[in-house]
Amino acid sequence: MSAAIGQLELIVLLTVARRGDDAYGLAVRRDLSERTGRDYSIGAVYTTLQRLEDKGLLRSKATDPLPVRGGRSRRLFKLTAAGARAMREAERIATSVWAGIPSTIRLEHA
Amino acid sequence: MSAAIGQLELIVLLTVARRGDDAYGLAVRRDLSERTGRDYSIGAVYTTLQRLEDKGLLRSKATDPLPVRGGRSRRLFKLTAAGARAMREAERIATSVWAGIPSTIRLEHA
DNA sequence: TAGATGTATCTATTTTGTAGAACAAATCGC
DNA sequence: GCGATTTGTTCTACAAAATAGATACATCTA
Repeated sequence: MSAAIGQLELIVLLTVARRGDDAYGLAVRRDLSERTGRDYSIGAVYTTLQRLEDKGLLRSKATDPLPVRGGRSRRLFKLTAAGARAMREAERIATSVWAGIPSTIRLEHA
Repeated sequence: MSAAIGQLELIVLLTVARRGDDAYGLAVRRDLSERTGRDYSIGAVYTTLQRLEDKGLLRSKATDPLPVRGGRSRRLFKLTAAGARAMREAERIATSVWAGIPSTIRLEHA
């Protein structure tokens, strides 16, 4: 069984997957904020991306600079086969742990 | 916005919620293994339960010792109102981050 | 009373999460 | 041309969560 990944690692992985061919640090960070409703620091995102690459779940390559203001080279990330497997595994676990939990949670007394 | 909880913290919280009135350390640990397909050490589970109580998401009380072999007192955990809110919040985020991710993940080339 | 069993606590370490300053490369406007 | 501005990444440090496993405890059984 492959090593489990962390919570932020998973969210970042999903975000990279969703962005497809346009997954680079700052864009991932923006998506993250939208989806989760909270802000992540620059550092949080980049270190996580780096860790995912170290684990072999992502790989990256640099793009050519763009002819626009601030258009420096981007580091584009992409899922590896292992990354896709990690996603499926995470999905399986998420489905399992949430199963049988009613959407509206009640307390008998509080 | 309340502080986010960790991955294992969430799974433990859900497990306690599901067990209702019979949520104590070792039982939670067994459920965890079944749901996730992996083993958690004793320490992993208890420290997580303790953290959740410290955060006010769970509360606990000791039972009387049971008249069975190994029947020492159990520590029963229960969701607090804050714990229930944390669950809902986690559910909202999980739904959001998984949205649009196809169940079958494909790689264009690998 | 020694061993088995089911339970909880304690201690230490590794892995993840988090922040933000520093650095880099491009355009814009004067 | 060159400083200001913009978009992007790297580096460094620290806090929080995850994890393991030894130890302690209470009860039955033989």
